[in-house]
Amino acid sequence: MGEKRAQPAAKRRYWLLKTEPSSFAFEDLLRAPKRRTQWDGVRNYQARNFMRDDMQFGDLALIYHSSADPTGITGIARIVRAARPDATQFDPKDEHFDPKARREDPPWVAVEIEALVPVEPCVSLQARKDEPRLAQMLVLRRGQRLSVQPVESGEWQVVLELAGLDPGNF
DNA sequence: GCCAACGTTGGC
DNA sequence: GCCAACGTTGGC
Repeated sequence: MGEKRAQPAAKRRYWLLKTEPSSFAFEDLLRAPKRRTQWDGVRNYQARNFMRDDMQFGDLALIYHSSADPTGITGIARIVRAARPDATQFDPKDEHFDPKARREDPPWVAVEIEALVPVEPCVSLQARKDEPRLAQMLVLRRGQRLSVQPVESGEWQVVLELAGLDPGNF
């Protein structure tokens, strides 16, 4: 691939982004214009803080399908635009409308992501539970509901291995 | 559909 | 600031 590296691998961070495929699936991202979309509608402060403060252009993300059959990591995406105000917070017709959001100080942000490759078959929840090197992974913890989670680089390597992908390609 | 986990809300 | 009630998430 002749694409420029966004930043040195040492500075790049890894993320996990949850979505319910019934509302938006990785396949939808693959079919989107330029295979990109706004990752909007996040309405949790901790998740917001990760997006706003830590997510950078060039970071990589695992796309995770929750409430799905099967649940699991179904694709790899890249952050192609850092956080900016999430337009849906101002749209009364949008399900994520926030009547308290003020334009002069918007509380919610969105990033733009681009699909890289699908993970097929997906890396299932069970496969990750069976992998001792992922024992600390946030998404596997009981009751963990954060929709935007940081992923350690070691965990990233293991997940890509389980996916049959070469981490060096990213 | 159940229910445990956990974030948010609001009365005090 | 406490905390009970409530709503949402998400695996099962």
